[in-house]
Formats: sequence, C-alpha cells, structure tokens
Amino acid sequence: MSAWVRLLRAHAATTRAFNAELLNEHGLTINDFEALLRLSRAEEGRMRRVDLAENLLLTASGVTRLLDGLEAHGLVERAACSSDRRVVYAVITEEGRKRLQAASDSHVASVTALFEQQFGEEELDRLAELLGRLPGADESAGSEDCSP
Amino acid sequence: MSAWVRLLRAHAATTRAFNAELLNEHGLTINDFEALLRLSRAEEGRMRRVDLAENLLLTASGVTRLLDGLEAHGLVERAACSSDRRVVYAVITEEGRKRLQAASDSHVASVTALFEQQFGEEELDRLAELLGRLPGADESAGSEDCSP
DNA sequence: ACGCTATAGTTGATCACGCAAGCAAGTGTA
DNA sequence: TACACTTGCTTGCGTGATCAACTATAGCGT
Repeated sequence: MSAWVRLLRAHAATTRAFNAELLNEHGLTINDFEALLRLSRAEEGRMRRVDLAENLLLTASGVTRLLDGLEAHGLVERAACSSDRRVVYAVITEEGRKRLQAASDSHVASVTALFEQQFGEEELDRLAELLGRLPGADESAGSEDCSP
Repeated sequence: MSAWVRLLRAHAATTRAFNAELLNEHGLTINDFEALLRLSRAEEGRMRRVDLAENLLLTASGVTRLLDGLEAHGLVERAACSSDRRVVYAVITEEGRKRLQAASDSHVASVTALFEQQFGEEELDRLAELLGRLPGADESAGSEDCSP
C-alpha cells in the first residue's frame, strides 16, 4: 500500500513540475509533447488517431481535441489514408518537429536529471523492471499503419 | 527515461481502474476517498483546508470544491476554529465514516491485491524505498491544527 | 495605532478529459 | 444484394482541476 501511495504522490508532484516547465517554456502540455514525440518517431511522421490514443492513454475523443489544438498551431496536419477512408492520419509538420526538438532538449534533460540524480544505474534498471510489471506499463505500440 | 515512461503509463492505467471501481461502487472519486481517509485519521476527525490541500496535492480552490461535494452529501461538515477566525475546519461526519469504511474495504483490497500479485514482500519494500526518493513522495503531514 | 505583508478561504473563468451518442466507412454472412 | 456488426472519428455534455482575483483575518515593524 505504501508503495502505491508513494508512486501516486511522486508521479503527481513530478508531473506537475515537468508540465509547468514544458508549458511555460514551450507552450506545450505533456500530452502535446508526447504526441509530437510519437509522431516524430513514427514512420513518415504519421499515425492513425486510434493508435495515438492508445499510446497516450487517452480516449479517441481526447485525441481529437488534443490534435485540434496542435493543428490550430500548425504543428500537425491531417492526411487521408488511401486504403481505408475512415482513417485520418495525424502528421507532424516541419514546424512541429522544430518545436518538439526545442522542447525535447530541455524536457529530456530535466527528466533524466531527476532520475540520474536520485538513482544509480543499477537502481534505475531495477526500478524500470519493477514498474514494468504493472498492468498497462507496456511500451509496445501496436499496428501503426492502415495498410493490410 | 524508460522508468519514467513506465511509471507514467502504469500509474495512469491503474489509477483509472481504481477510480472507476470506487466511483461505480461507492460514488466516490479517488480524492473524495483520500480526503475522507485523511480526515478520519486526523485528530478529532478534522483538518484545516490548507493542510488537506497539501495532503491531497490539490490547490486550495480544488479542496473548496471537493469539500463542497462531500458536504452536500453529508459526509463532512464545517467547523470554526476558536483561535483563528480565518480557518474553517473540515470535519468528517458519522455518515462519512460509514461510507469511507465501506469503500475502504473494497478499495484497499484491490490495491493490495494488485501489488501482492505482482511483487513479493521484499520487492515491495524495495519499490517503496526507491519511489520514496522521488520529490514529493514524502507522506509527512504538516501542522494539522490551528493552535500555536 | 497604523499600514504592510502573509495566510485561509471562496469564486469566476477556463481547460483537459471521459463518456455516451452519432455518423461514415469497412467486414462478414446469408 | 441486403442486412447486421465493427471500427475510426467527431461532437455535446458533465466533471474535476487549475489560475487569477477577491475578501477577511492575523501578525508583524515602526
């Protein structure tokens, strides 16, 4: 029970801090950032919205709104899928990549700083392994393309 | 970095599940539950709203609204502080204790079930220790009374 | 006694998200 | 072809939370 309480508090507090940093310095929420990050890593910089939702642990509607915002700022665009007309890709733009890069530099630095400051190499591995056992911790992506 | 991602994903997924369970079966959000829990443990079942806010990692306004809800359902009451007229205690009612007890039975069972299912005794200790090093993970309460 | 600053709490505006419902497009089956 | 079912996405609405602005009280230092 105590571990859970610690996880909860630590996560809330730390996320809050990172979120604020990201928002103040780059005008991105954590989810904005994560969305851009995943898109940038995806093939051709695009993903189906469903897959993005699953990756970000959001619902489909959450993603719609998230992308509305990013789209309005020109950081992502829409693209149709030739083989399935239901799907609307989210595609990261050049502008989006720039913003991501800028934010990434400082954000990743902060995160790794926090962890490396608090834990040793071995402890970090151990922590990752333990946390990885929790349900939903899997990093796996799923099918990211609409082609068969 | 990977540890952080895991923590984030695991926390989000697991919290979501617990939250839904608590809400459906007892009509309490996680914060409702935590608020009642902390009040029940506090001296005389009462706390200053500021202290409650700090405990729950909410802002003052968040607590105001949280307690508005609990108050409307008769689970907490207000009480004045004799020595400082700015403070308004939140006091848990008998009804509140009953609801807490009911919810606690199932919630605590679920949480410990998850952890004990996933980790051994020793691993649990280790996990709690590691997570405890993260900023904000401290469980300490702070001054819970308005008297000097 | 006076103002200055800090603290406790509330309120209004706004935001991010989930849920439920709906539409449009695929898929399976008869 | 016709029908039922599933899947991808969007929209309306409710909720939990924040921030900023405000009131009221407390506690200085001069």
